Amino acid sequence: MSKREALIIAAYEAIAREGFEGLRLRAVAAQAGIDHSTLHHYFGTKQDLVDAVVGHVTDQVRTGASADGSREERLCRHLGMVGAAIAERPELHIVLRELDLRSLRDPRTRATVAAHEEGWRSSLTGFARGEVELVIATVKGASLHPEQAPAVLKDLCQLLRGGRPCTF
Amino acid sequence: MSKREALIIAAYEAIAREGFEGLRLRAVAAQAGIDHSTLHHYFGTKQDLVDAVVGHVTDQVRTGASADGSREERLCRHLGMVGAAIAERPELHIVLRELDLRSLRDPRTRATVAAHEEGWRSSLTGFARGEVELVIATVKGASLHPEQAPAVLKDLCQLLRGGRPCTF
DNA sequence: CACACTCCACCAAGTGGTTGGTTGAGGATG
DNA sequence: CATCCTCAACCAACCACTTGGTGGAGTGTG
Repeated sequence: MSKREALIIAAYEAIAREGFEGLRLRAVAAQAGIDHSTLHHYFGTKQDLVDAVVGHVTDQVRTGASADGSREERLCRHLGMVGAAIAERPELHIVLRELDLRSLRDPRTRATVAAHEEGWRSSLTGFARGEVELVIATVKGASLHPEQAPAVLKDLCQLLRGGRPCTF
Repeated sequence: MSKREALIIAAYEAIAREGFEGLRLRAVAAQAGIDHSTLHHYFGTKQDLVDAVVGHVTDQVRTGASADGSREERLCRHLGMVGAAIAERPELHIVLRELDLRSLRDPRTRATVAAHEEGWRSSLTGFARGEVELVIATVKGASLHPEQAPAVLKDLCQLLRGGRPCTF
């Protein structure tokens, strides 16, 4: 792993642990085993580093959504995967929630978050717009309680399938 | 409004505007029209001020939930009121989301958030635990898009009522 | 040599918090 | 009435420390 990657990972972990509130360049650099001034060799400003973290997160959440199956099958698959992802990698979804809030103030982050949501929408074609928004809202809220997320999303899936249990 | 209240309001608005990331005692004091050292006359530490803001928020979100009607009627009323609250006072729910994230690191905030959720649960008696968790998750997620929140919650309500439209 | 990389020392601008002191209202005391 | 005292409210100046960021000098490598 290059130093640059190490810095991004360190920043990512710091955000998950302390939030943007507690993101300190010196701490990130120390975590990566270098002096904080060396960090500036890789990232000119703090914002540059944050942007890189945003990119890193974007890479992580690329859903391997395929267009196969009926819309209900795709829904089951989608929610099943997202629920598992939240349970298995809660720190990723903490960072996503931090980014959601940050996107209210930072246009750059907002664009990334919007693109991320767009990805969800495109993997839920065939559903009514309202249903899609409901799914997005619930996924975001569910990531607050990682241990309950899979069950919550399963329940939502079942409701959207008119009562038939989610098959994923 | 006393200076003390003014400081709490100023801090609350600062958190809604800049997040905890951007909360600065000098800015809060200036907003309240006093010197930052005077702020310390009212709140010994930054954490004391934050605690006061948490209390203020708690007061704001007391739901006027009544136990009247069937569980479905209560659900409609509850989601209708929450949806309207999110749309009308988005800044309140931004602060709540900031607190949700902060509660991961601050036990005191965590206790408050937990109590808040408990209030929701008690106003949804009669529903299965999974359904209650689904409602909580969706409400939290929905507050990210205040303008869509009422519609999203209406959709959820309808699903939970087996397809019959929400009456609130 | 040129170049990427690294650290040390440093800086200006804050940060939360403290100190010492002023003001003015209110309550006793004479 | 005048005088003294108390106390909350308030501020200017200051403190120790941290912050993001810079400059320069040294290192190794192609």
